[in-house]
Amino acid sequence: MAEFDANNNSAAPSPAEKTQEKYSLRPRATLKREEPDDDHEDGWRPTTRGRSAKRRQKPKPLSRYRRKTANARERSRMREINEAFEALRRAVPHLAVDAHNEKLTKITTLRLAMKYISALSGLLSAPATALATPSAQSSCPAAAANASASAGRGLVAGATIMSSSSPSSSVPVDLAALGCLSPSTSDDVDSLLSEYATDLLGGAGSECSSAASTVGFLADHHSAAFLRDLPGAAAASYALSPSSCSMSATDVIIGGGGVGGGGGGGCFPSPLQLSADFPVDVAAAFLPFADHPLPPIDFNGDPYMFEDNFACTEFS
DNA sequence: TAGGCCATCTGGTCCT
DNA sequence: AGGACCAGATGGCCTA
Repeated sequence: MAEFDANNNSAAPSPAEKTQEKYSLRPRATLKREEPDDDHEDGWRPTTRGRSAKRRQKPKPLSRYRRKTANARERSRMREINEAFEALRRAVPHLAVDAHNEKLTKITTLRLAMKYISALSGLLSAPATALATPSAQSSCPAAAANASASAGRGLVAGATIMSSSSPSSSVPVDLAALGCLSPSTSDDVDSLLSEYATDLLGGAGSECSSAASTVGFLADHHSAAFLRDLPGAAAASYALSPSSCSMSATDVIIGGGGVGGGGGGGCFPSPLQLSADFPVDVAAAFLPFADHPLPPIDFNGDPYMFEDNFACTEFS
């Protein structure tokens, strides 16, 4: 099925066009100012767009009043854009890193949003209960692995990354589900987490490096064991939301700081490149996957994306 | 100190 | 004519 391309984004531009349109999101008929005009040594040249090629006069600079009002409008416009970015930051699931007053950059936010939309699209294209069925689990090694691990221990095996800094506005993203439904399906929890870390954090920017290294380390080394061995009580005390942070990443990783009785204590070696106070509070990060199939998602007029056992996030 | 990110100013272009 | 949008330039702030 041919997809509607309102912005003509799919047309392959020539290399020259690529250069010219590097920062342009819409076709502009006037992106042909590559060479300064001899008549205008300051680089300005009149456009030839229109019915005649008659050259226009170089526009006079705005009056001081109009320049000021234009600047004010521009500031207002940029403020709106930034507010939209802020809303997007809250909506996109990520390992919050603002314990150091860090926040996702704009480009990171956009990249995460793209990934998130892609993941949600995958979820929408799959039956809501598919992952809970034995057949689905057999076709989804990660889900099956999680389910079996949970069944055997009554533990949590599905990792959930929360969005936003507020637990009440979290959007859980079941990593196992994403792994099963994304194009790059993983075969086990380790690779699943690794993929997530790479896709959502690792490639997103240095500001996420702490979070990425956390998840990446878990993925690269002991995450599966960690997930399987994590006592339910301890799991419940973890959250990926810093606002309810109760311990540092180091505490989580090495099992210190009174992690619900020290579940998984000493599981991980210390060569983590983590600051001692990096908050990795993982409450609800590990939910009983097998017992909680993905909640149905209905975007038709429903501002709430997830319900049931999960907190809701309203997208305004 | 270099590089990344950002806000702001500014001028050009497009649209109403 | 004036507002919206865009992109280049610039300087400040922060971090590695």
